[in-house]
Amino acid sequence: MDAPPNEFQAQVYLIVSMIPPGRLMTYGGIAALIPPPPEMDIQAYAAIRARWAGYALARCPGELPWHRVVNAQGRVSKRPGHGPHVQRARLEEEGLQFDDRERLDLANRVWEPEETWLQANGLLTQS
DNA sequence: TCCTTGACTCAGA
DNA sequence: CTCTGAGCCAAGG
Repeated sequence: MDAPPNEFQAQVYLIVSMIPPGRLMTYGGIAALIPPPPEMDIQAYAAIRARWAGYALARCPGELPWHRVVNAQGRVSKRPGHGPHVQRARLEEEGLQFDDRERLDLANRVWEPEETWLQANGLLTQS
C-alpha cells in the first residue's frame, strides 16, 4: 500500500484544496511539487511519489475537491468503494468533457499553483 | 514472518 | 493502442 509519511499526505491535501473548479491536476504532478523526506534517496522518491499521492487521496478528508485529481493519462483511476462514475459526473458538472476514450483534456485543463504560493508553503517551484 | 494488495508513472515491447 | 515490469520509509491477514 505504500503508505506515505504524514507530512507528505498533509502537503497533498493542501495542494488539492487549492485546485480551482473546472481545472485538473495529476497524481504525479502534485507529488512532484512536494520535497522528498529527509534521508530518502532522490531516485527512489521519484519512483514512488505518484503512488503516494494516490494513496493519500484514498483516505482524504471529505471536503477536498478530490475529483479534480486524475492520472497521467487524463483518465479517472479505478478506486475502492464507489465506482469512477461519481468523479466523472462531478467533473462534467464543472464543464469538463471526456472524449470517446474516457479521457480529459490535460493539455488545456491542468492547473499549476503560483510560485509565490509554493514558496510560502515550502514546496518545490521546479519539477 | 510471509504474501498480497494497491485513487501511479514511465519506458519497452 | 495495449500490456508488462520495475520503481519502493507499508499495513493487514
